[in-house]
Amino acid sequence: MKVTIYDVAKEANVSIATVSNVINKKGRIGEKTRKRVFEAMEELNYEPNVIASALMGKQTKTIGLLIPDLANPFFSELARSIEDRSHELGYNIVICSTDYQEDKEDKYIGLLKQKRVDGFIFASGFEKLSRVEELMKEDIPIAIVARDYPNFSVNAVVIDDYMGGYIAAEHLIEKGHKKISVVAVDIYSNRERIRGFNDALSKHHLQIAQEIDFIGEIEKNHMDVGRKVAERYLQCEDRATAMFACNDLLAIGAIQAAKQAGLKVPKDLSVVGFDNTNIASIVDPPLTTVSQPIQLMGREVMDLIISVFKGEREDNVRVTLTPTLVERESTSEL
Amino acid sequence: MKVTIYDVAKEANVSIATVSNVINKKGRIGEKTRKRVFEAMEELNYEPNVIASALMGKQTKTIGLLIPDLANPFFSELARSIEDRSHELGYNIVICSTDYQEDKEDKYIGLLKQKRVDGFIFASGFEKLSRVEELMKEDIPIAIVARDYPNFSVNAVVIDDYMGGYIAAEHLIEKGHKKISVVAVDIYSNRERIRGFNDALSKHHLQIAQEIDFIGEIEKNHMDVGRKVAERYLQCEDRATAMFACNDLLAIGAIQAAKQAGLKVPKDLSVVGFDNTNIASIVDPPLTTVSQPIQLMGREVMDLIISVFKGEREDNVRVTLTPTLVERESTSEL
DNA sequence: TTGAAAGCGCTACCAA
DNA sequence: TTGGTAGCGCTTTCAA
Repeated sequence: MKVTIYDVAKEANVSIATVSNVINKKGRIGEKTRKRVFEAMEELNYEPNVIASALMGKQTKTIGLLIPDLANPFFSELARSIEDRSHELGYNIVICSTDYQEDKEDKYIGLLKQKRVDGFIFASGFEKLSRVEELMKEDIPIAIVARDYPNFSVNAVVIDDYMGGYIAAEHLIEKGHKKISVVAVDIYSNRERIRGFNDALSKHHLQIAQEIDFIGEIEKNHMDVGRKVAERYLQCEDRATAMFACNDLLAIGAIQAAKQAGLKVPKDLSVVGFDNTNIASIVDPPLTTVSQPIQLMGREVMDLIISVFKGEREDNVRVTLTPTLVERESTSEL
Repeated sequence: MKVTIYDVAKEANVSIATVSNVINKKGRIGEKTRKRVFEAMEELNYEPNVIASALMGKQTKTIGLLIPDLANPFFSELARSIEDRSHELGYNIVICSTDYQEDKEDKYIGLLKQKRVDGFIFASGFEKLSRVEELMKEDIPIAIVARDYPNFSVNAVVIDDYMGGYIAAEHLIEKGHKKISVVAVDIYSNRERIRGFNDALSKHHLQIAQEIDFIGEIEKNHMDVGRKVAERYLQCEDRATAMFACNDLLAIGAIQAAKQAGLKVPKDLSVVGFDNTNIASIVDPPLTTVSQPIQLMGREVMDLIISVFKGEREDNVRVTLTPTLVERESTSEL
């Protein structure tokens, strides 16, 4: 049978209260008793039951992480960085992939609430924030990462999507491109990136070459989406000479479409991506892309939610990180 | 405050025992009382406290998943497939990346045991199985995936690594290659793959061209390892015309090294990878690789561990899946 | 068919 | 400095 605090108490000849106290370093305990208790714990190979203490209202030391898709490199890298930081701080994370589906979000939030996670980190791309508000009303700590809700007061670590789009456009404009299309999916961050992109274009009296082609269904596989959208663009006469893809996967799909159409990247078509995931550097040509500081984001968002637990932060804090352009070989002078 | 079973009981004018019974569909309950209880639950928005019932010895509906690195595409895809199946079955998984470090494994196993996970799935590449044996002795269900322990009785879903290596070799031999090197890291599965590879070579009176160059330190970034090892091979005079890399990341690193050395893949050097992760098809050239049925593996291992929970499987079961060669464009006739 | 009561392992409060 | 004890929210006999 599992060894409990009672067994330790008996072995050490003290009460369970004392054992509990030494474990939690509370109250003042005599040095010898403390030692005796530790010895007993060692002896019996005692492992505290987190479940029981959670029932007493203590933390479960577990955080729920909702992301769209764990198999997507951006999110798996982000999850990894969150995981690392959480372990450093003594927490575990349970990951749920929502595939951008609200019913899954609902289901997972419910499940995790039952399990009394200490808080939620959302990296999910859902549009509604009613669920978030609900959790906040219940005083469950939440933090959002890689996803902005403007005009809404939450703890969030975001990058400046608008600026990301803006610098992508500037890069392309500098290279002399005038006809540029955009490949995106219909989620908030992409819309912001496009807004920034557009503004940069306008500043130079340019505009997006072909109508933006949002894909209604946010299909699971962004690469396929990128390929399909790019194919359509490429068939137009007077086609664009450059494309801005709102994430790396989309960009890679676009490059594949270009290759298939017999075009050379970047000679015949420049492509800039977004995210700077690990795959950006392994594709051919290596992707010029707007970099999100994934490691930092993961770390920051964990630190943020922890500070909420500790009550160190009263108000809702928004940490905005800056994207940077990483120039590789998928873009060139016109 | 949180609404408890007591609140529901009061609202429905029954005892908590009755409420508990209707929740768990146990005992025989009158139709009207059952309805009354459900109404009360609805009314009060009751959510059962999993923590409390776990304390009574019931399942936590949570499974620990130990993998080497969540940011590695093979493992993130595997984790995703396990996650999907776990959610279908009403479980959550908590993921821990071990980086192949035993101290991390120890730490995470300890943490998860304290949290009373219902079982463990190991995809980790650790060499020692003392931890596994320990858990088995404590009657904690475990299952292993993508990692074989020969001569050891555990629940496991594996692919035939030996066979994978064998078919990789046969493919290269068919293409007329005679001088072939191997890029690997020093973990069990890689050794098995090499063993199969070697045997296939021997059958054709061939042998590995350059000495196998295990990297002592299993560095985090396999791509770098692949690049470094391949660089060394490529500098040798009378260099190999083909390489077998024991995973896709290694293969991609090798291809990068070849490109850097001014070699064309596959014209000057054929490379075959292992795993068939998503990135295999997006690199250039698309990778010829030995495919592991990742989706299936995830599903099978979940089903396996669940069947252990249910006591449906008494003995330790080993499910062996078959690798297949996916021919793309990184290999060609000599 | 229902309910009273005894825990599960732990923390927190108050007494000693 | 230590210990007794009342719960936390639930499940599970055993009686009623």
